[in-house]
This record gives sequence, C-alpha cells and structure tokens, in this order.
Amino acid sequence: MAAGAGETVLRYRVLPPERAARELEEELLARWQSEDLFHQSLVAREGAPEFVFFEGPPTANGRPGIHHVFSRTLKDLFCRHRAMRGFHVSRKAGWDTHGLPVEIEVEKALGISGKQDIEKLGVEEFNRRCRESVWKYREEWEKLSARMGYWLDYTNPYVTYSNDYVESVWWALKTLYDKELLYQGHKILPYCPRCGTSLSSHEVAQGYEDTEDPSIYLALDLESAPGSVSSGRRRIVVWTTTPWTLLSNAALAVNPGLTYIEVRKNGRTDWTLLLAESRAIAVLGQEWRSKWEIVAKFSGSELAGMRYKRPLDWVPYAEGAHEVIVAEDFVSADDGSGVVHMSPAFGADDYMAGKKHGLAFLQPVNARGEFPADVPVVGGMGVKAAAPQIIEELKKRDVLWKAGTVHHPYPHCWRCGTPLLYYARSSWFVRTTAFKDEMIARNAAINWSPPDMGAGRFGMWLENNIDWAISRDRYWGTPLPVWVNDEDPSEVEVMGSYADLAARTGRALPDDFDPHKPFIDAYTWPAKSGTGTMRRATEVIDAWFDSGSMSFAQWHYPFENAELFRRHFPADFIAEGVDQTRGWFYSLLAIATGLGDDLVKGGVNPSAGSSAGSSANPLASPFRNVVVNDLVLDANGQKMSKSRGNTVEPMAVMERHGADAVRLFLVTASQVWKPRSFDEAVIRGTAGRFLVTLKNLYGFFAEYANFGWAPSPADPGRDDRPAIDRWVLSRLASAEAGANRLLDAFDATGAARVVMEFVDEDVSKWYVRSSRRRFWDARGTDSRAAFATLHEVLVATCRLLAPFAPFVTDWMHRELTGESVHVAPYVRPDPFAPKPDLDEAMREIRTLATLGRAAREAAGVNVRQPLARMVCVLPVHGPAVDALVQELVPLLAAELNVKSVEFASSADALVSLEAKPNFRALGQRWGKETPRAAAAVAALSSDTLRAFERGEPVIIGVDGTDHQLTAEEVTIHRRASGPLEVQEDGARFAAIDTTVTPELRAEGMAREMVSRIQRLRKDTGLAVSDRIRLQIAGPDALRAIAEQHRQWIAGEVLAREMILTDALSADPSAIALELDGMTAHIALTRDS
RNA sequence: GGGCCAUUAGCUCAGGUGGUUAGAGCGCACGCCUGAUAAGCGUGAGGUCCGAGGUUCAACUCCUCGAUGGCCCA
Repeated sequence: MAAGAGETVLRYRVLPPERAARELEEELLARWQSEDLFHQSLVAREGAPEFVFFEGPPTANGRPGIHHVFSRTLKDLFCRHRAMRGFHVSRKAGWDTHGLPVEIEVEKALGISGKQDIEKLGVEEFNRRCRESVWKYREEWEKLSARMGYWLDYTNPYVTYSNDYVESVWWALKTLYDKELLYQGHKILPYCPRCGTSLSSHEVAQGYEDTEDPSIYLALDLESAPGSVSSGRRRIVVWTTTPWTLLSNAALAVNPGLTYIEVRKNGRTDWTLLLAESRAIAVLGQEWRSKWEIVAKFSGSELAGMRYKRPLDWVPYAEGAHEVIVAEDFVSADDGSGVVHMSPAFGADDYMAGKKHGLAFLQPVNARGEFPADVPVVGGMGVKAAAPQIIEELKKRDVLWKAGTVHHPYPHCWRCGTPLLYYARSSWFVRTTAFKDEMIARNAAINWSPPDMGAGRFGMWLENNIDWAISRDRYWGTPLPVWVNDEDPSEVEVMGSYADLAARTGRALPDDFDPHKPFIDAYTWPAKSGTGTMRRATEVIDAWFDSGSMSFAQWHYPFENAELFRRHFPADFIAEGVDQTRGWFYSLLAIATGLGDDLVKGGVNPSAGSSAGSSANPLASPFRNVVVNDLVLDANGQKMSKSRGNTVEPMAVMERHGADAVRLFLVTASQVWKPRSFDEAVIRGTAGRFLVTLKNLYGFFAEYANFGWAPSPADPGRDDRPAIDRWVLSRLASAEAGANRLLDAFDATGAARVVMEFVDEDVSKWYVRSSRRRFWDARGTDSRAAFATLHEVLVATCRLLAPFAPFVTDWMHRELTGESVHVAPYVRPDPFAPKPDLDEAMREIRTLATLGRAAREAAGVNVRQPLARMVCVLPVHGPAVDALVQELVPLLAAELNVKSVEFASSADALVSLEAKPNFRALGQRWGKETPRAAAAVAALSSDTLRAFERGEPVIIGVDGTDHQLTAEEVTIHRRASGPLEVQEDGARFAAIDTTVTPELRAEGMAREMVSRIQRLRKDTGLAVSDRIRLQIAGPDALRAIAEQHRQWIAGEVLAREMILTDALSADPSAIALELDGMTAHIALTRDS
C-alpha cells in the first residue's frame, strides 16, 4: 500500500520509554542554544520587578563535584520559579580567582614549594601563571552548568582579579580605613609555616583535624620561699602539648580560684609536688590518695608571684619579667595539671597575659616554622619535628614528669594540610568587633533556611566575633592599597581608586596598568611629611574579602553602574553549602555592614542613579533569604573525599541517569539541610522511576490523542465534566497552590514532593487508570472532557516540575502546547478552584475500593469475575459530600466489578455500632479516671449508640459519678455483621456478596475470553485500532456463553466477524484457554 | 573539652501543641490487570520507636542520665 492513505500525522510526538534521558536532554540543550532561550527569557522580562540573586563565585581552579550540582540545583530552581512567576532574574556568573588555592595549584604544577622558590622564579612570572591557571577548569565548570541545566549568564561574568573588580575592593578598603575600621595590629594568629602567611578565623575553622600530639607533664623546680612546708625539693607540675614552645617559656599561670595541693609520696621526705587538686587523678593516677599525702593546700591566688626555674635555657631572656607564676582566669580546671606554661609569642592567652604582666617575649622560631640555627640541639629543625629531642633534653635535665600522647583536633592549613602554629605577627585587620552588634541585628532580618542555621550556628559565630585578619604575606591576590612611609610607619595613606594612585604619583597610569604584585609595588612617592618614601605594604588580602565584595564589585560600583548596583542590592536570595557559613555568608555580611551607609550612597558619585536607589535600605542585610544545603555523602553515608576515592563524577552520573533525575533526587531525598547519601541505585528507584511514570502518562495521552483530539472549543467546560475530571482538576489546583506557596517559602523539598505525590497518587494511580476507556475514542463529549482534562493536568504539571526537572518537562510542554515551559507562568491565570467536598468524597470512594479489593482477595474471587453487589458504610457527611459520593459510585462499581453498590444506614441490620472513646476529650474531664471512663464508653451497646445518634442523652457513670456523654468524647464506628465478606477500616466498611450465580459465572467467562483475545491481539502485533476476524471453538456450553455475550465480546476486541465452531481448522496461531474444566480454542486474523 | 542535631520496618525517611491500631517509598512475599505492557495496580509480612530512669490517667512525643553517629566550636 502506498504511503499516505492510512497514515495519521502525529500531532504529539511519541516518547519511547527506552529512549535514554541523556539523548532527550541533549536534544533540549541544542534547542535552548539555538533559540538562545535563556537570554530570550530574560529579555521577555525586561522591566519586570527584579528578583535579585547573587551567584557565589566558585573558585575557578578546582574541579566541580556532585555537591556543586546540589547547591546549583537549588540556585537554579528558585531562580526558575521566580522567573516563571514574572520576575526578572538576572543571574550573573562570577569567578573567584585569587588566593592561596591558586598559588598552591601553580606551585604544584611548577614542582616548587614555598616562598623562596617563588621569589627565585620571580613574582611576575609566578603571578602570570596564577592568572592563567585560574582558567584551567573554567570550561569544565561551564560545561557542567550547561549540562545540568543551570541557567547562568556567562557572557559577562565578574572576575575577582580584573582591574575593575580590584578597584571596587580598594574603594571598600579605603572606606573602611576612613571609618577607622582597617588597622594594623600585632596579634597571635594561626600561621601556616609552609605558606608563610597568617590565616583568618574562618579559614582556620575549615582545617581542624584529629591529630596525635605529645602530652607532656613537667615538674619544674620552685624557688623555695618563706613559709615553705618542705625543706626538700619542691616542684610544680605543668602540662603542655606543644613542647617546642618551652624554649620561650616566660611564666606559669594558675587559676586564682582553684585549689592547689602540695603532695608528698608515701615514705619520701626529700621532695614534693604542687598541682591542682581537681587534676590529681589525671596526673597521679586513680589511686593517688593511698600513695600520696597532702602536706599543704593553696588557692591559686596564693601561688601568684612565686618563682620557678624554666625547663630549657637555650634562649636568653632580654627584657621583661620571667620565671614567675601569674594568676589568670583562663586556666582550665578540666585538663592538664591546672598549671599552664606561658609563651607570649605563641598563644593568644599567653600573649594577653604577657602584656598584662610585662613578661619577656621570646620568639625563637622563624617564618618557616623552624628554630634558628644558633639555638642549641634543635637549631634548624622544624618546631613540631623537634619534639623528641626536646623531650630527651627534658629527661636529661630531670624536669620531665611523664610524657605521652594525646588525640585532639588541631587546626591545619585548609589548603596544604600543614599544622598551623599560633604565632605573634603583625597583620592588617578589619575591626569587625566594632560593628558586631550591627551584624547581629542585620542577621536577625535574614530568612535562613533552615532557621536555626541563622539563629544558631551563624548567630553564635557572630557573637564570638573577633577582628578579621585580612592581610596575607602572599603574591596572588588583591594588593592591600596601603602605602606606608619607610621612615615613619605612622604615616599611612590608603588608595581608594586608581585615580587616587595616579594623583599621588603625579602621573597617569599606563594603559596596561596591572594592580597586582610585583608591578604595584613599584609605585612610590615622597612622603608628604618631607622625609621618607611612601611604599606599599607588601601584603595582599584574603580572597574571602574579594568574594564578599561581589555585591558591588561585580558592577565596578561605585565607579560606574550605580543604578545597576542599586537595582541588585540587596540579594533576595542566595544559596550555598553549609561550608560557606563562615566563608561567603560571613564575608558578604561583614563587608556590607562595615561599609554601612557608604555602600548605598556610593562614595564618588552619590547623585548617580538616585532615582533607582529607593530599594536599597542601608540597614538591610546583603541577602534577605539564604538556603543552606548540607553535604552529599557517598552511598554508605561516608563523607566524600579524594583520599577515600569515593567521590562521584557529576558529568558521568548525569550521562547515566539524566540531569533531571539527579536534580530531582538531590532535592527530594531529604530536607536539603540534612546530609544525603548519594546512591545511584536509589536515584534509579526514586527520581528515575517517577520520571518514567510521568513519561508514560504523556505517552498514554499522546497515543490516543493522535487518533484525533486537539484542544478545541468543542471540549466541555471544566464545570460540565464528569466528577472524576473535576476531582483531578481540583487536586491539580491544590498541588499548584501548594507547590507555589512552598517555593515562595524556599522549601524545595516540600514543593517537589507535593507535585510528585499528585502525579503518582492522583493522576497515575487513580485518574488515568480508572479513566482509560474514555480515551479510546477521541470524538464523544465524554472523551473530549477526558482529553481536555488530562491535557490540562499534564501541561500544568510540567510547569510545576519545570524548576526541578527542566528537560523532560520542556520536551513534553512543547509537544502539548508548542511553547517552552520555561517561558510559561508557574501558576495558571485561571486555576480551577479546589473542591474540598469532592476531594473528600473521592477519598471515601478510594478507601471503599481498597476495602473492596481486600474483601475480594480474602474471598478468593478475582476482579474479572463480576459480582452482584456490595454494601458500604461511611461516616456521616453533609449532603454535599453524600451527593458527590453517589455521583462517584459507578467508578467504584467498575473498579470492583460489582453490579450494584448500596449504602447501609446505622439502622440497617447489617450494621452494629461500636463506641471508640476519645481519650483527649475524656482526659480533660476525668483525669486519673480516664481509663475507667474510656472503658465505660467502649462498653456502650449498639442500641444505646443508635439512640445517642438520634440525639437521646446517654449517661456514663464511674464510681457513682454520672456524666452525660458528649459528641466529642466518642467516635462511633460501624461494624458489619452478616453473611457478606467484610473488610473495615475504622468507621468505614465494605461488604461484598461473593455469591457467583450461573449468570455471573457466564459473564465472568466471557470476560476471560476477552482478556485472552486481547493478549493474543497484542502478541500478534496488532495496533490498538486494528479490526479483526475472530474464531472461537469449544464445547457447546462454552459456545453458548460466547453466543450469549457475542455482541459485547465482539465490541471489546474490535471483531468485525466472530465465528463460533466446534473445532478450528488447523491454525498455528490459535491458542487454548481453560475455563471451568472446558477448553476453548481461539484464533484471529487482522481484517484489512 | 563545650554546643547543636540525629537515632522509628531489611534500606531511605514521615510522624503540629502528649491521647491508645506508629506511617510512606524501596526491597521482599503473594496476587491483580492486560487498549499505559521493557508499563500499570493491589494485598500482606516486617517495629522493645537507641538504652535506663522520671513526670503524667496517658510518652515515639516532655524531663534527666547514658550509648552510638554526625556537624560546629575551642
């Protein structure tokens, strides 16, 4: 036959179930690109209210991992939702390009390590390589973003190393300086000897690791003093885990409020030990009281002022007090000996105590973390490595009490893993403590998801705020714009712009001006004071300061784009992983708060764009809503790490399962702020399975709609459709409203679950399954209603799911409507109002269906066998619900294959009533007697309850106290009694009459035949619309049944001809069917 | 060492303000349906709600102590 005549033009493309998600997604990616859809969607919203999103810049020199897919899914889905809601959502990409991570990457690539190597190579060359290295992974990141469907504007990203960006950061630093919030100080800072630079508190927070360190108890000789009880040797027990600091010991500290004891070992008179009483067990052992005698007790304050002999005398004291005991509150009674060794150059408490008591300051450690060469025994050694030598020396000198090791978390460099040293250094600080309260106030206005992240973790962090050490003795970073007179360090100038710099030097900057080291260091000028030269402080700044400046620096504000800035500040929404709590979340808030009014006033050009400035509230937090996601763990719940080798390659996973499934899985596996295990088998079984169901629903619709349905005015109006259509539209409206409300509240998991449950439970499990026959013909009114309803459900569902699974929803939406889902509204302009009565009626019908199926199963009668009747009981509803239940009865009858459905009333003989006590209500009245009152209620007879339902008073009595029963105190359940097969669930029951009469059996057999014929049609490869010729052979009784139901059978199986014979001619395709011990033979051919 | 959060079916997770039958999905077993078929659907088994005390008429739920795991802080 020539092509053409019988061909149907496919209106809706089919979606073969075996088609790989990857292929479908690639089709869409190509389409989006050729349509430039993302940018077109932005253009379409030009002028609409802005929903401001800040992209936290990924560091451009690391490879993206699966956890990035997680936070990017969240960013993308909320942006997509707001865009579908009508907002303009610009999504400017950004790159974090400075800092230690980049330097370390380059060091590795060059095979060098440490500052000397870098200086040897030359800073110019080194920074040139840093600048290049940053882009090594750029393509990978962009590919990942594209592949996962993350819409982000990469055409004009902000880049933290660009001249414009650096200039904005300079402006911020200068503004802080002018407000006296930027200062140089000398403090104990965590210091990485490998990287040669100090770290800020939030960097340290990222690097705690369990470490085994020496745990050393020293017994140091006290100088005998007047009032001494012992004439022999007196020693004080001191604990430390950093033996390398003993070289610089200047004092011992005790807690003034603690009790210290002097003890003598039984049988010894020549020496005693001093230590805190509460630490005796730890130092002397569990049984110490039987072995030691307490000879004296002191309070800590009494010990203050006593002198001792330091353990190691390799470093001479210069000036300052030394070898003296001081009393300080910070000394803990919970560990060590209650006596702490003080080394003011190497500990924050020590430093503070050193200042207070004028202690000697010894710092015999160089910037590489080694003892200087001229120190005896350990000269030239790394401080940590020298522990064994130091311990050996302490033994020799007879001051070691005991030496062991301790497991404790110790900070390491978050980038290179080197243990940090606490080390006195000069550094530049942002005085964040000056505006701590304001940060706390602004934080209170931020909507955190989850809430306790803001009030708890982040709030506590703010409470304990310390000044932000922002300078780094490194090379690749925003240079500190501070110039200092080389002859008088108190003369300082801070540059707030390149124009400032040009003005100072008196010369225009060159066209190829580069603000980075080493070029910037060449800019010097004679000091205004007349003597000396202004030279730049050599440091660069913390890269977190860069990223925290993105809200203005991404626009080169305040030098230009004032209006753009004001339109995009503050952010309505940001989302990152929990690890950013002390990173980007903090730096954004700290910088915006520190700049305060100056940020929105915009320094240099305050008049520009003033008309657009109304939305920028100077007291606002830089972000209004923040969604924090937790870690992605491996399939066994273990943290992913390169060293464990259990990381997941995101691209490969998306190729296998599709980006839709991965995104959906990440969002729905559990609340996003809880850690989730990433198990591919689970993805397949949950998100993947759901998407298969969704595609099948579309496939079902498309297959039948292609026989001739398309939306048209001939479709009945929504209110004129059958109850099941109105019901599913009502459910859809609820899902739509619920999902939208939850997304507005930044609950992605909840929103996705609402829609998925609607699709699975309501559409697939119930609506389509029970409406299938209505789709077999595309012409009748009822069919039109069904098609129109399912079409609307699918279209709206695609929209509801589009933020989560942007690929398959777009594919389907385009087929269904001809338009991309991503430019469609999230909520329909004319939603069908939810119908609570209808929902309730359908819930009852579905419950009865469940009970009816159970009854059939219990009776062993399969559903294909028609039965005469079922009797149901439901709790009392209003007339509206009752009427709707009646309207839905045919559905129930069809589902359970029964001829009639009756509802029994309470008075019916089939029903007896039972009372279930309501403990909550009874408890209020009866208190202790509740169980007995409940028993009395439960004992009420069926007749009494009937009377109660009629409104007659019922009295229950407990211990002579009578009480008139109220409606709240009891729930009345109906129980079936009688000959039927009964299943019940609380107040509902379904009773099925399982009697199979000969007529019913004949009908059942006819259905068996139809079923078998249908299977044969399918096996023969017929299309659902093909007509057939049918032959049925068998004993007389069977033929009689077939004859009796001839018309029905022929109609069901689309037989134009149906021949009944006693034996088939030899037909190889014939099949046999056993029915009640008889055998039927069936054969069919296509009727062309 | 301090703070926070978890611990519920074999697995992954739900379970306002305490209320007497502790739920779902997956897996398992059995079955249904056969015009969504490499699909769809049902029923069932399976729990000392981490442990021990306490408050209460009543505790998965509240309190105390402890165990295990995780996160954060120092």
